[in-house]
Amino acid sequence: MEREREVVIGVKSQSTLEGLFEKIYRVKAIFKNKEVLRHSHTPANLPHRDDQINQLATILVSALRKETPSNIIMYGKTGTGKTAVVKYVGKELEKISTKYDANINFIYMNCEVVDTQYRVLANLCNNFCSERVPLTGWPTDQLYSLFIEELDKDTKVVVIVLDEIDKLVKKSGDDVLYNLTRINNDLENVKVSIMGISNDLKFTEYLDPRVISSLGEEEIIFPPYDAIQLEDILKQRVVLAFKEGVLEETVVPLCAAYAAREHGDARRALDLLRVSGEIAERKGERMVTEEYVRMAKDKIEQDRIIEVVKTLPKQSKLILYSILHLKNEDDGPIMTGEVFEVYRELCKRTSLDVLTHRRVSDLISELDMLGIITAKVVSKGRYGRTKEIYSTIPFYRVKTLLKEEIL
DNA sequence: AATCCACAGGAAGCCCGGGAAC
DNA sequence: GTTCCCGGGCTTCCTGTGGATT
Repeated sequence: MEREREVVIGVKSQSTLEGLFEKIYRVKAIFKNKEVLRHSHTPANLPHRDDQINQLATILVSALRKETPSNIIMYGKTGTGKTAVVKYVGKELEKISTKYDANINFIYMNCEVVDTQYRVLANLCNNFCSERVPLTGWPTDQLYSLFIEELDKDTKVVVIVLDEIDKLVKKSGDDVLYNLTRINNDLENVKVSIMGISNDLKFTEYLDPRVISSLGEEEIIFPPYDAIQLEDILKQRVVLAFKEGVLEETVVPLCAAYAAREHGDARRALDLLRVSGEIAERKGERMVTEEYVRMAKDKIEQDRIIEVVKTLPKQSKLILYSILHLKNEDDGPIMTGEVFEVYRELCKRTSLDVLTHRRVSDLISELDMLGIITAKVVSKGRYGRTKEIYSTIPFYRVKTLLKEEIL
């Protein structure tokens, strides 16, 4: 953001007003089509995922024969192509279903948003029912009956995809899945198959054995991409995204290498590439060099943190500020008790309600999960057990941001 | 070996706002 | 309006614990 403004002002001061856009326009000699580097873009083919696509297709083909496909769980870390594969196969399946005169519905849901039993059902209802179901308010079993009733009206096969299913289970338990996997018992005309996508390889530990056995009829694993595979993915997009010859030779391998180090995340690799290009573009350069990739890496990380911090609830901001305040005072690890003391003082000064120790402890854990601090539980023997808190975030930027917002 | 610190973190339940139905 | 539901933030009460100290 800031950098953008600088460039614009810089150009303006050097040129007449007529030349303004012309000059900026001329500088944009790097991208051909930036959209293909975004996450929302589903490419026409998915390199190094043939096995998974075939497995999935083999399982889902029974839908064309109007049989119930097995339930599936798919495992793999972020950016390993799970969602892309599912969407791709789903699209193909729906496309071909008309040819075989099969009525197939493919429903995709992201459980990061749809994260309770109620919301899952409401979402499903809104897919099939004519009447709108409110986001909250109804008894859950009423929703379930409505869903069954509406769903069963005509003959079809329904594939329900629950993306980030581990989030759903961690938050609301496995009741939803238990009910969904047994839904076929309540249906006469419709065959339902559940497809779960999980980022967490061990998420079945949270499940009832009965749910595991019915949900995990088939399993598909998405291993992380290695650097070479990432390079292939990037190369495929580079052709579409960038103008010819604007990338230094080492740029793509470097992006791939950075992303491979972070558990082979293709999304991260694409981000790196896009942001490097953007930085070069803003600087008015004609070439994207290694240097810009490094800058992009820092920028992505910093922007992420700033964005997270900005959207934090007020109490969490106060706690984070307390942590940064303590970090300023001495370099050693910070403990929960100290944070609580500083936090209480700050509350008094800003006339905010003081939360309990218990709650503050939870909020600290939340900050840890968001990745803006690191909190490790350690035992100090006679002197108790506590969390040792470290922060690795850009100190001054965040602290001034918080200071503005709190005080 | 027993003690004991300074918390962690689970369980239950309260309160509130949003929303629907009556 | 009242009366249900749901979900989220929060409190209260509680049990658990690793290892320095006694």
